[in-house]
Order: sequence, then C-alpha cells, then structure tokens
Amino acid sequence: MSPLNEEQQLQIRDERREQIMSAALKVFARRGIIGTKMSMIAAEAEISHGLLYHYFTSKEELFTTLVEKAMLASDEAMQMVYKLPGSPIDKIRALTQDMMDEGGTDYFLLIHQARTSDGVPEKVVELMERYSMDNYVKQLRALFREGQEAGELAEGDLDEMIASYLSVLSGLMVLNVQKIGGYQLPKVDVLLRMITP
Amino acid sequence: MSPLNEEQQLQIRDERREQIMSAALKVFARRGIIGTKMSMIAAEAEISHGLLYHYFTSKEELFTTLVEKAMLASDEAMQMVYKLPGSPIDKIRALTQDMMDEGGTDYFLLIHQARTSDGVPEKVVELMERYSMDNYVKQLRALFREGQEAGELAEGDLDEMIASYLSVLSGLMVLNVQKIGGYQLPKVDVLLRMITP
Amino acid sequence: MSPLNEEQQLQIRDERREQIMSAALKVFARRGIIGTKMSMIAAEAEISHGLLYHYFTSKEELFTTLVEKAMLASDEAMQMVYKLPGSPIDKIRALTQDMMDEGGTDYFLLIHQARTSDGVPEKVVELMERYSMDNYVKQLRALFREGQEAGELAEGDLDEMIASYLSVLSGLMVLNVQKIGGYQLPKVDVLLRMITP
Amino acid sequence: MSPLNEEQQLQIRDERREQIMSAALKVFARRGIIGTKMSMIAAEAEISHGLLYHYFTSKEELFTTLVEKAMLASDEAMQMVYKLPGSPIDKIRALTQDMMDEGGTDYFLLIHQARTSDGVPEKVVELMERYSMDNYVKQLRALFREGQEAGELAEGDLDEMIASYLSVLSGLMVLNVQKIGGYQLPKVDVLLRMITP
DNA sequence: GATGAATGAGCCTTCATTCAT
DNA sequence: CATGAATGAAGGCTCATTCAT
Repeated sequence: MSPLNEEQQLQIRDERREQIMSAALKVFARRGIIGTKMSMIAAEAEISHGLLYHYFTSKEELFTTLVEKAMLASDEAMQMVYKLPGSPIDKIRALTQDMMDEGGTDYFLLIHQARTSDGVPEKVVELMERYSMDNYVKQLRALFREGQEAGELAEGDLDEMIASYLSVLSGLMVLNVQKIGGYQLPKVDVLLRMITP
Repeated sequence: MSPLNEEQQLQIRDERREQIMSAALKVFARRGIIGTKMSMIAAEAEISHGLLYHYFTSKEELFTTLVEKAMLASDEAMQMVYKLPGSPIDKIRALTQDMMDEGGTDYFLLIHQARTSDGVPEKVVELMERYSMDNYVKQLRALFREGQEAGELAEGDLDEMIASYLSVLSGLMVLNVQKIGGYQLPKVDVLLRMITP
Repeated sequence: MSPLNEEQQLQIRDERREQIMSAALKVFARRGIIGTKMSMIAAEAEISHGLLYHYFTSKEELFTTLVEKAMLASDEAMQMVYKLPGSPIDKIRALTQDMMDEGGTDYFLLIHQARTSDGVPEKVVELMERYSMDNYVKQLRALFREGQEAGELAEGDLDEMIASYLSVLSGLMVLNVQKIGGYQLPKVDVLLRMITP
Repeated sequence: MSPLNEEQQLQIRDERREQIMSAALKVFARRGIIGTKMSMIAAEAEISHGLLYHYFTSKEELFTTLVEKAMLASDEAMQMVYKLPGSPIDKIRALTQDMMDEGGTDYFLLIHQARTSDGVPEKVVELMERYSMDNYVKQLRALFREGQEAGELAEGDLDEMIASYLSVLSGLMVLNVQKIGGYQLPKVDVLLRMITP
C-alpha cells in the first residue's frame, strides 16, 4: 500500500523537519516568540500551517528545539576559533568578522531572544540559566590568555575583558537584525582597539 | 457648584497622564508595542485598564505620544553634552556614562523598539524616517571635530566614527534591557579606546 | 444650613427630571435603547453623565419611565381628536396632519422602538403586550364609524380600515425619523384616499 | 497530494460564504449594524464566531458586502416589474404585493438600516448617497407614465406620486420587520387607491 | 446636588491549535 | 502525509455604572 519504503519515509520526515526549523529560525530570530505567528513560519517554509503540527506539537516546542540546537551550534562555532590559522589576535579578528557577517547570526539572535523576551517557555528559561554568557567566556579564556601572554591583547582582568567584548559584539548583532534605521556597523579594527594595547 | 475646582481637576488629570506615560514607557521599552498588553500598563500604573482610555484613545496613540516625547528628550540629552565641563573627551566620557546608566535609558530603548519592531503605528514610522541616526551624528559632529582637532580623538572619517560609536552604545543599551542574562557592561574607558588615538 | 427650603428642593428635582426625560426622549426615539449612550442623553440635557444616576437608577429605568409616559400621552392625543372642530373626515385629516408633523412624533417613535427593538427591558415588553395597536383602534372606532355613516369614509370592515390606516401612518413616522435618505412624505389628501369612497 | 481537490475547496468556501451572508442579512436587517453582534450571526449560521473571520475581515466588510448585494438585488427586482404580464396597474399591483410579502424584504430592510442607522461604514454612506430613493423613482417613471396615459393612475406630478407611494410601501416594510406588535398590513387594493383615480 | 475620574462586563478581532477530508 | 476549514481563549476597546470630592 505504502508507495515509499520506510527509509524513504523517514528521510522525507527529516527533510521536512529541517525545512521547518530553518524557516522558524529565520523568523524567530528577528521577531521573537511573541512577534512570530505560526502562519509566518509556514509561509517561510512554503507549507501549510496545519503541517507544522505534524512535526512539532506547539510553537513552544518548536522554539525550544531551536534554542537547544542554537546552543550546540554556538558552542561549536566558539570551538572552531581555535582551528583557525594565525596568531591569537588573528583568530579573534576572524571571530569578530564572522559575528558581524550576515550568516550564522540567526542562532545567536535566537539565543538573545530567548534570553530577553517574554513569553518564553519555562524550559527555555531553565536552559538559559544553566547556559549563561559565562559559558562563552570560559571557552574563549584560553585564546585570550594566549593573546595576552603574546602581548597582543591589553592587560587587565581576563574574564571581564572577554565578557565586555562579547557584550559589545552581541549588542551590534542585535542592532543589525534589521537593515533599517541607519545603524552603522563599526569596522572590525575599531572594535579590536578595545582589547588591544 | 462644581465639586472640585478646575485647577484641581486639571492637576489630577495631569498627574494621571504622567503616571500612565511613565508606566507605559517602562513596559513598551522592554516589550515593544506588540508584546505589551494594555493590562500590563494598567497594572504597572496601578489603575484599571478602562481608565487608560480616559487618557489615551488607543494603545497606538499612547505609544506614539511616548515616541514623540522620547525624541524630544533624546535631542535634549544630546544637546546637554555641550554644556558639560571639561575637554571634548571629558564630555564624550560623560555622555557615554550617562547612556550606560539606568536613567533615561528607557526613552532610548523605546526609540529602538519604534525603529525595529512590527506593528508600529504609521505615524511613528514616518517620525522614524525623518529622524534617523544621522540626526544624532549631526548633533555630535562639532564636539567630535573639536576632539579630533585637540588630538584627543583618533583620526579618520568623522561621521563614521560617531555613527559607529553610537551603534556600539546603542547595542549595549539594548542588551542591558534586562538585568538577566549576565551580559557585562564594559567600562567606559574600554569603550573610549575605540575612538581615541 | 440648607439654603433652599424643602419645596424649592422638590421643584428643582422635578425640573431636572423633566429636563432629563425630555432629552432622553429625543435620543431614544431616534436611536433606540441600544443605539443610545447615556453620554448622549447627558449631552442633550447639558448635564454631566454622573448626574443622570441621581434621578434614574439605570438606562433601563429611564427608558421604561418614558415608555409609560408615552403611552399615556398617545392615549391623550388620540382622545383629543374628538374635541377638534368639523366633520369626522376633518378630524381624521387633522390627526393625520399632526402625526406627519415634527412635534409630538417622538412619543410615537419611542413606542415603536419599544415594540420592535431588542434589549428592551422585560417590563416594557409586558407593557407592550398589554397595550397593542388594538388600543388605538378602539379609541378611533367611534370616530370612524361616524365618518362611515356620514358617507365620508369608504365601506368595509371598520377595525381593519383603522388598523391599516394607522399602520401606514406609523410606517411614515418611522421613516421620517431622519431627514436624510430622500423619503418623500405623501400629502395628507393622498393618504386619505385610502379610506375615502 | 492535496486532500480535497480544488473544486471541492472552492465549493465549500462558496457555500459557507452564502450561509454566512444569509445569516448576516437576517440579523442585520432586523437589528442594524450596531445592534448586531458577530456572535448572533455566528449563531444564526451555526458556526463559531471565529470562522466568520475566515470569510469576512470584519463586521463592517460583511455589512458593506451585503449592502452592495442588496442594491443590486433591489435594482433587479425593480426592473423585473416591466416583464410582468398585464396592464401598468397590474404590474404595480404585483410589485406592491411582492414588497408586502415576506421574501426579499430583508434586502430592503438592510438598505433602510444602512440609510438611517449610526455606525455605518463610510463606504456604505457613500453608496447611499449615490443611490438614493430617486433611483427607484427613475426606474419606475416609465411604468407610471404609461399608467397615467392609460388613465389607470391619478393625475398629478409623476415623480411625487412615485416617491410618495414608495415611501408608504417602505414604511410598511419597515414596520413589518417583526410580526409582533399587531400592526396590520393594509390590503394591496387599499394602497392602490392612493394612486388611482 | 453635581462632577468627572474610576471600574469592569462585554463585544470585536486575532491567532494557536485541532481535525475532517 | 498534507491541506485549510473550524474552534475558542485572550487581548483591545467601549460604555453603563459607581463613587470620592
């Protein structure tokens, strides 16, 4: 009866899930959970809104799933920096550049939405508590220490420097959400001056 | 014959209006126009939701009124910088400090909301178009030029420097919306390094 | 202490009541009970809306009071016809003319509203049941019989003739509520043709 | 892949639209736009109130749509009279009979509501201005002239006669809104006496 | 008595979610 | 699996009514 074998079924299912999550990420990242309507996600994914509920039981679940994925992805991205070529400052420059670029920003924005918006599911709130900015700080500590030791970075409290710098980058990413408004993205070298001697 | 004299009536009305606007500012600044329920404003102002409509005809009108007020206030704040004592860099430092502080941030956040959210009244959209970031740049140009001439500021394109710096400050103000999340506000001197030689 | 003696107090009270009832009649007659806001009545009476509640406990009570008064008044008007000079047809002509005129129509319209609108208080519904069109028919029967006997009126069932004629007049009164719409009020003699030989 | 073919979908949509419009016509005709609650229409159509908004964006749009349809329908009805058999007076008699009958009265009442109520959408007001009673007069002029020339109608100003007659019929239709109240619908021949020699 | 600020029930409308097909 | 019709909880707003002054 079934025209497709089980494996194919599963593959289709997975593809659909990806398609929906990708669409949802785009919308949630820009508009937050409250500002996002399920119909917007359906439109972005080019499927009917009814179909969303075959893959996710609710808007909350979809959001939560994305946040979890985003946390993994941002961890990974942060680790990636160590594999980049060049001196510590080169790596930091590359990381900064990445964060200012269009791509990959969405996961970061989603986390920001999760952190600062209302109407966020309880589960996400818990995730956020366990997974604060400190996490990033911890991951970058080795890199920044190395830079400091190499004299490429300014002196001073390491964790504070990292957290401050990440905050600045975060703020810029959030602002840049929408091209409107005439905000100006600073050049990477200008940003780096904050942490270089 | 009148139970309260006219002056008293007017005073009550004015006080209530202020009370409502103050409450609304707080909520709108953090949650945007869509995320804000009239009942939230009523609760914050400790009045019934019905009473809101004695003073403002709609959520839109309330929001618009606040945005107009915010634009005036931020203009004023920007002008104030010239009256501060000290050299140009001192003034910029003071301005930066002000923007990082609690007070007066709400107006700024409100304008950010007005600039980037959906569901913003048509009139506000028009206001925003006429009143872009360029406005602030224009207002600060004389101060920054003076600083550059005094050798207190880095060389380079003036307008770009101002816009970039304001974007960084804006981003930080937006992040700082809620104390949660563990973002770290950079020290003022760290921020100033971006624009000093 | 009291600057007015009791009698004067009472007189003022009565005058205010009249003032309110007159205003309310005007508004209710044209807009029905649902379409009428208490604030409209207050505005028409040139008093504050709060004061209405010193004289009438509710919109319903005000409406009901007026309907009762209207029933008495329309009875009286119907009796008046017998006191007019001239032959039966002259009296009917005068009655018709009166009903087409501006004045005194309001009570009639109010009764129509009470008869046909929703949201009418239970008590009014009961009044209407006890006080149907038949009442008017009964009151005019003698006059019409006289006219028929004098050969001034057409032959045929008396009650049906009266009821039909009154329905036509009622319909015209209702239409004429508002001057807009370009309805044309027929000349009295045209209307009389329906009941003359 | 589609669960229902396109034709079926369209058919359901059309049926529902008709069902809603029919229910709304009934309620609006009797209660006007203010007195009608969307829940009443939903109840009359035996659907949930939410579903109304899948088919019409607002109460206003629903009302306006119906008024437009009513204007077309009443035009058509007025034209139909010329296709009836018999002499002019026969046709007028048939038209009169039709208007007194149950059927099709609702459209007429709706137009009356649109003409005389408050809270009517701006667009409807414009429609009404362009589409006054004169329109009907114009459409019936040829018929009445013919009748006059055949000596079947009374002498006198043609347009006035038509407008007056229509006003009487309109008034009766409005009264007959609800069977309650004991108004008596005059016999057609009685009404015709107003315009016959 | 008189005023108008204040309250809250109720209606219009939106949108997350369900379900027949 | 896929669609979109259908439902109903919840939010914006109005207005009858109350009450402090």
